Amino acid sequence: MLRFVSTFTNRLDAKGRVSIPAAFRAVLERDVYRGPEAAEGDRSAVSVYCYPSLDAPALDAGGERLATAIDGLLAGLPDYSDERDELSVALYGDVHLLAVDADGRIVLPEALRAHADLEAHVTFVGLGQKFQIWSPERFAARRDAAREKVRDVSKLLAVKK
Amino acid sequence: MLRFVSTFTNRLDAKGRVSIPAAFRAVLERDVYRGPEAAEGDRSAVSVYCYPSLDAPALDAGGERLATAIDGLLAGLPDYSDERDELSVALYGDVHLLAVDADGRIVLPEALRAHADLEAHVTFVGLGQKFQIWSPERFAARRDAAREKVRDVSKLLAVKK
DNA sequence: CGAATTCCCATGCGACCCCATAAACGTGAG
DNA sequence: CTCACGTTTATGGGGTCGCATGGGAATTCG
Repeated sequence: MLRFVSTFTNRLDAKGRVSIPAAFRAVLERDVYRGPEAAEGDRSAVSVYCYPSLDAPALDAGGERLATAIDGLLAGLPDYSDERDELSVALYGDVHLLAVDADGRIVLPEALRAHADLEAHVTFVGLGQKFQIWSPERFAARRDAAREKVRDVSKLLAVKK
Repeated sequence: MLRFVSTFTNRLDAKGRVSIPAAFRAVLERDVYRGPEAAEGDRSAVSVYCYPSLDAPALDAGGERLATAIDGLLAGLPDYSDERDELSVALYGDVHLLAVDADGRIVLPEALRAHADLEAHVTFVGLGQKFQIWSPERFAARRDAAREKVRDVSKLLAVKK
């Protein structure tokens, strides 16, 4: 399994914890930075990079690959330039490194919960390389809009045939 | 863990001490010069390179990698050139090597506190290879500007696709 | 000898670890 | 096909440990 797919809705408990869907966890376990001395089946080190989505009331999340992608965005800019520092603030400064506990759960910090407007339930949405975390209500609206758009595109394609 | 990410705000006490966020400390402990005889879990030697940011009212800080990167910048300039001498002074002249004490704290010298306008609270901002130290108020403004800029840049990248 | 610095310890709170339960799922035997 | 059983997952709660922070004692420097 190397892609995050499908959607799941889990409960966010009083402590701010939420279970990561098992299917996503399996992907994450293959996408973790491991130090030189880390053992094979060592899952104590599994962690998730998570930050507010730039263009939606949701959170983006993923493993090392996602973090490396951010590195790539900045790699084009000269070292220690003012511009690079400024972009780094937004790209790295808002990122939280969330540890996955022995039961497969993470704790969502207040800052992240606020951005995505999360309350008792949260929806995990697989997007291939990464996944998003939504409030179920907001995600329903977004999904309907997306389907509509797909329908329009399909019509266009059909006409072209 | 090899990147500084996220932001934390800690208290600066009357003695000028401040706790380094545990997450950053973990990164620093993997990024310290160790003599040949240094033991594995030896954290007595952990220290931080810290100097005034060239273009902002903040401090830049990091471990050995940061120091090495500065060396790299200078290596590009011809030996004994005026440019190199000037830049050396600017980059090295204000660098402080701060020792991390047994409780994970550093002492910020007066010169550094003055440059970043630090008072009772200080904000640590992860920038990947290094981190910055800000006055919380000044940082809030910087962060907002940075987010806006990232949004612009994202649009550019999206269009290019 | 005074002042600043460094080391050491105390403490409150929050984060993390472990266990316990219950539901969902899958498997295989009857 | 159905039922029984083992496994995995989601979720709740409690206890413990680490972190951030404050203060005091020891030490060094001018």
